[in-house]
Amino acid sequence: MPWDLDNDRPIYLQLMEQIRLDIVSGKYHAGDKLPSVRDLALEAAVNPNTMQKALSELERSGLVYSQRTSGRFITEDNEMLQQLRTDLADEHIRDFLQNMKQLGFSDEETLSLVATIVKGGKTI
Amino acid sequence: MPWDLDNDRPIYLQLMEQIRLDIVSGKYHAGDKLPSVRDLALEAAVNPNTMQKALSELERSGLVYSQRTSGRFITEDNEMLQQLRTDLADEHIRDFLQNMKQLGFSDEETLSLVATIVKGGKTI
DNA sequence: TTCATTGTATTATTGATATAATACAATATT
DNA sequence: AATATTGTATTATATCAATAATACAATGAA
Repeated sequence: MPWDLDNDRPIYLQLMEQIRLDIVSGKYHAGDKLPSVRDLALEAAVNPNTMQKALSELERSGLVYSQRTSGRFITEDNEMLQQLRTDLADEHIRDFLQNMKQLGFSDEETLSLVATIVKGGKTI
Repeated sequence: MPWDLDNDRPIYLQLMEQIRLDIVSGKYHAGDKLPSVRDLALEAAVNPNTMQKALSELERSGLVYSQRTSGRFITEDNEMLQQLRTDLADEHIRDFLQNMKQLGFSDEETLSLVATIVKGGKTI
């Protein structure tokens, strides 16, 4: 299935995020070989050049590495993967709290709202 | 001061969000006159055309309206403003929960993490 | 009445993104 | 040995976003 992309941000950035998510959430494991650029591009329904850009950008963080002709691989540094997952979670939480604060909700109010939704699922 | 804009998304979208936030968070009130397109553009350090686009897009939601030569005004529908604030908060919460879920955190785990951070402020 | 301010419209130019179509060298695969 | 697959590079094209520089008509202010 084509990936879930929108038009509001550069596609290559969204591809980076999606792949990063697939890695830290366990779809791929440390040391795994990624599908080829062409296959990933087919799967995401984007141009191979765009996928290539996303992947080469991901290498700058050390999350993946490429071997010229055998393919591209996930880092074998398991601790790095765990750390990244934690960092992303932390970032989400802080961004969320800040967004709510901008709407005029204190951290305590926000916490209370989240509890309500988690326990009830209803709209606030 | 120039507004806080990044390069990852169209500026006019970020302007829309910022203005909408200024409205629902109480910087502007129902019926208030907005600064002129040119003044807002100066303040945000963007081109007047870009600000004009952001504002005209905002009109489609009914949040603001323009009077050809006297200026642009916030809606007088206070209930609409309150509803928007609530809707935005609800959206933030659900997006947040989904983001965390994609990282492998259940709603209950997420709630617990938020509680920890709100009460302690430390990194998880 | 005159002039400044308002939203709005127009034209042109620049830069980034995405796509398309190839091409190449190095390595696996057969 | 021959072929396919790999990441990577190049050139061209189209589109959108953003800026720049004006212009206009309607209204408010002086």
